Amino acid sequence: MLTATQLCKCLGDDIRLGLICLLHGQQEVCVCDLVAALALPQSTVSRHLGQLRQCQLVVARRQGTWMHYRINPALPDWAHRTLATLVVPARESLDITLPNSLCCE
Amino acid sequence: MLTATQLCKCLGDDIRLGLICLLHGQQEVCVCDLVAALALPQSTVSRHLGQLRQCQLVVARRQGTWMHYRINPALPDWAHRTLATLVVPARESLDITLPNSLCCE
DNA sequence: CTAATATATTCGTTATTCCGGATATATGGA
DNA sequence: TCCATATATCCGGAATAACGAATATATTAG
Repeated sequence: MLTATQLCKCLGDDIRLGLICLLHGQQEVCVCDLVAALALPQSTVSRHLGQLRQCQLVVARRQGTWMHYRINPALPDWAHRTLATLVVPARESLDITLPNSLCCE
Repeated sequence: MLTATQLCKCLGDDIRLGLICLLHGQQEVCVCDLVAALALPQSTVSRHLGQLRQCQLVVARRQGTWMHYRINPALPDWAHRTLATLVVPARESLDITLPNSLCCE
């Protein structure tokens, strides 16, 4: 079960928090769009997505060769509230926004 | 200025999150009570308090030889909300409560 | 089966964080 | 001034985390 410390540790990294910002408010985003939005090596993004998955912050759905990620809707309420609160200042300091055109829609 | 990543990094540690739990809802707590409550070496507690201070999550007031710590009341609103949200599950998983009798009152 | 594409994992290296005994500093009292 | 107490800082070693090129896996198309 997710603890508060685990949640914070997982969010205490610019890349992972950036990924959460990109996913929050969207239904689903595929990895290639996340890689493009962050302009980081694919292995780096995938590794961080793996950590977010391990903490259960996100869930993945495969569609063909693509993986679609979204915030885990089954998170406890306190975790949802924490994400919603943090995403606002995080978007600002990390300057993160998803491009309008996503590759897999 | 405090960023969301910094806040999370600072809270992503059992000892620091435990300290926040001990301080939250109290006006002030002195270091000796924090050391006693966590049953950890004084240097360890002091080091973590230093990090919380550096992030501006807490402020200290000296009274004689004692230092009294409290949550920084001047934190941005999103940070206050984050703390208030996290303290509830954190108290449970860390099993943290302040003893009724504090040394410096 | 082969090739191409999307994503995940491995692994050696580097960077960061944590620990706590020892020590330094600050304050108040005798 | 000297001692005792409370707290902070130092520092070397241990543990953890992050990086990203290379490689592995999975899926689809031909």
